[in-house]
Amino acid sequence: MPHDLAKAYDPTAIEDHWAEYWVREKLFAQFTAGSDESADRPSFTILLPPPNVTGRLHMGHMLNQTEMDILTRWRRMTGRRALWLPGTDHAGIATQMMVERQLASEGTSRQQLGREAFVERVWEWRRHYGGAILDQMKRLGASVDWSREYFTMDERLSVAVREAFVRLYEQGLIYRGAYIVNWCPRCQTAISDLEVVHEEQKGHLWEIRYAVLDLSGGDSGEFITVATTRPETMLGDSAVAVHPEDERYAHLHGKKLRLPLMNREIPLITDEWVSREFGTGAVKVTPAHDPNDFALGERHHLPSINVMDERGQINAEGGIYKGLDRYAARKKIVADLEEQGFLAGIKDHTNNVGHCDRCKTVVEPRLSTQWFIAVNKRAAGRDASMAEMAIAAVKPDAKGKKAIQFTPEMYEKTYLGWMENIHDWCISRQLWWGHRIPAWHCADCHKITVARVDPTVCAHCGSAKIAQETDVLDTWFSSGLLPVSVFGWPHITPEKRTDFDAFYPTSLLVTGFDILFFWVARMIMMGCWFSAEVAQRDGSPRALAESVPFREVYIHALVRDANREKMSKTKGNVVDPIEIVEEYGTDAVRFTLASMASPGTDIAFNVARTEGYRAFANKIWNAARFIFMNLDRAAEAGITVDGAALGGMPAAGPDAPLEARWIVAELHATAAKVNQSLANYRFDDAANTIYQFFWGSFCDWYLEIVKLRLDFAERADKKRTAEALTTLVAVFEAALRLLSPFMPFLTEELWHAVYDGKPPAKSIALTRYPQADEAGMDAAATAEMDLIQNLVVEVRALRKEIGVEEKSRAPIEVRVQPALQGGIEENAEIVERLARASDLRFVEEIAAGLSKRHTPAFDVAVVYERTVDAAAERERLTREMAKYEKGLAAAERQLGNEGFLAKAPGHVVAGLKKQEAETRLLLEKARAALAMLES
RNA sequence: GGGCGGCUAGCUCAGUUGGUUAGAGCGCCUGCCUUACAAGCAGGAAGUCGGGGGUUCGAGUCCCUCGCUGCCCA
Repeated sequence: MPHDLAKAYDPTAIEDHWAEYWVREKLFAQFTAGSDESADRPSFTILLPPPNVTGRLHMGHMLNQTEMDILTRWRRMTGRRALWLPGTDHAGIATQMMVERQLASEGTSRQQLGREAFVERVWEWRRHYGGAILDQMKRLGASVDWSREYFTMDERLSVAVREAFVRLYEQGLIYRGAYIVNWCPRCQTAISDLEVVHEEQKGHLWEIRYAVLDLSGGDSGEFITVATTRPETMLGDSAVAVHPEDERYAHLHGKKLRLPLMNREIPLITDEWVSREFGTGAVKVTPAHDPNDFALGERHHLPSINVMDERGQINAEGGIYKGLDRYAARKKIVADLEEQGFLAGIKDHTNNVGHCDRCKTVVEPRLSTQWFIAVNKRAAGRDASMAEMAIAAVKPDAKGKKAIQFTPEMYEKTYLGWMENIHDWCISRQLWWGHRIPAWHCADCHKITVARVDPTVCAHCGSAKIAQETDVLDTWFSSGLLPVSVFGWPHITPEKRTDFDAFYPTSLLVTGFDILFFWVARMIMMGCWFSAEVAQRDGSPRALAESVPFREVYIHALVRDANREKMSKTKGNVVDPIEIVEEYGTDAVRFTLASMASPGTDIAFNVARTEGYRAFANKIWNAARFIFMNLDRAAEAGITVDGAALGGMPAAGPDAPLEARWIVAELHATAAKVNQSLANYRFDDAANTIYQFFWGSFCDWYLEIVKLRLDFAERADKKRTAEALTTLVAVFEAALRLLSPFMPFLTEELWHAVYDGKPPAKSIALTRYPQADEAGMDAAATAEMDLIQNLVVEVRALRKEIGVEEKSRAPIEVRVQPALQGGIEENAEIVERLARASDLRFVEEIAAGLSKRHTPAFDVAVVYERTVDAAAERERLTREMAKYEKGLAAAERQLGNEGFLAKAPGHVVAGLKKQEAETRLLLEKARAALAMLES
């Protein structure tokens, strides 16, 4: 028998092996070609939010993946056709930066290499390093379908990106124009609002005096003072604005001003947008360098004067400041203003400064020509815009049903708030790495040709002098399409639609709240938009409920360090999951994350917890050793366990011993609770319930009791022994399945060992998840066992209190309600073994002089030459009495309340009465015991 | 400035639609190498549920208010 487990649990000895096995055996692949009966089973589809190809696995990923894996394994075991799709995101800016840094260390640059060579270089980088996270996932045992791994720049996904772009362009939803965008002068590209991180910074508010001109254009001698945090942008001012009702400036309406340093004449305009309270109530207007000013400029038809180039240096429009970096220019301009008497003051000011999420450079709002998606526009033939669809998908419909359900629900509000205020989406990036925009500019007619196939001539004038747009698409454009593109969109034809029909909409998206607006929002917009154009299998149009990219969104919290601090490289408190995994095992880390993952609460990751769950794994390991040891002994005695008894939900007949009926009932109750908890994303409840069952019930009680039944002696009743052994193994096997989604490695190892090398499936992951049934519940066994447990616990406490040595046995006297005596009598040997009682006597009255314990059901005493600590005993009794008195007073107060008796439900009143009576009795007994002690 | 969370045992967190005297893990204290497990076993101590007010027969749970704290958006 190969039941030779090592003495202690060692995760390193088993995990690599199974991780490799799962991948090699393709256990989690879902093939659709020439599909079998399984195609009709309901599916559970989940898309991995694609990690950044430059990334390494961090705790956030591990939490995210642990949750997805638990759910996927669980759904798979409940019979769903489970598909978890892995992949990576090409991450335009991050990846380009990575390779640029590499080039810099080699003394070259992307400009020197040229676009084509650079892109080839990035591909090379990706081939070398791009699989890091997915390799780590393999090691962690994620039950994904590796045969379907995607990369957002793959050929087939690039086809989808191009089709989506062309279609949106044809629908009039993509346009090109000059607007203010967030510009990173280091990355030299536009970035999205979401890629800008705001940080409070101490800065200044400079007050600058602009000369007011008289009607003839000469100085009137009067000045108007404006306040600004970015004085260098004054070079591009095209007006000064005040509030129309601001009396301080009423007399200046219609006047012209002279811009200092530049000596340009600019108008004073009035606009209600101006805040009278901020600064001096007069603001400079720089349409090319501020989004609010840009809007103001549009309203008042002001020129937009761009004074900076893409590197953040002053350009030719900036006169003598040309060539200066923005901060050097700021310094010089302030100095010049002061020297020329235009500086009215400098005040300290704290403002929120936007930084590039990638490189931390201060972002410059900059006017530039970009491509946008009109997310609020309704295309011809559509009754809703992209944003409107994305809102409708989340809001309850007329019947109160939501096409997409958020958990925790509060994120629905956050999402809707954002989506309802969404601006057009800037999709162009001035990068080389990414999907190049399929638009060609004509040098002759200056029109744009957008096409599915690379054109050779201009579609408008036929000129051959066309050149492709140099910008690439925002990475989110392609990842937003993933839910449709991974299943074959746009090529959904009657012959090629199996995947799409089987797996779209996906069931769930699991992600962190920090990317609610990145993935969740964009996938919803694009998923809804494009899938709506794909008819259902039966040819009927696709309603919104079937257009959404996923039916549910589960948002998890942040993993923080043990002190609740956010993990960050600069703080140096980053916990590397792989290091922890190597020390404690994947299963223990997974269990830690799961047991702390209660929705909406951040996880303070503490290795002390992980240590505890490694102990849990060790506990199960040793329980297995115990079981295998007995199986071996049984085999020697000619007793075997029928394999047919395993694999389902264990049952125990009415004649089975108490502990068997009880543990089976506990297993059923546990299964019910765990299934329920998982359905509600209560990973913490599910994990804690299993922990409690395995350790608290199975090991602490059942295993100890079952030792009584495992008698392999010649004279023993072999049938009884075989039955006990069968229940033991069956319950253990089922419990392993229950635990499997949480601790896949440990359970896989032990499950194979249970079947002794002849398992009924290739993996425990392919077996059925335990489900509770009515027959399994046994209230009588539960109540009886509860009584036995209470009795044992009271005796143990008493023994300790009166100083009985651990090893020695002592008789006990029990006074019990007649109705309960039979239950204890039948199970006397359990009590004797667990409470180390040499003899269990039922008495009318406990002998005088013995220390007693009282419960509502029984009184118990240990017969022993007590070495009692009278003072300690007095203290304990006094404390106990105080507790009873307090409880009694509360109960009496309530029961004396007319309102309570009249209005509270009957069972509450009855319960309280019963409790009151019990407490009164216990109080009297404690009082008597104290009196005895004093005498 | 607008919005959303959190505050329960030393620590980290549970606590379902209000219902009997509030739970878990870790940590702590005491005693045990009891032949699966010292990564273990047994026993034990520990909370005026952030403050105040209100609704109710009854509030950790609902409402108001204040305080502290975290996050998102501008």
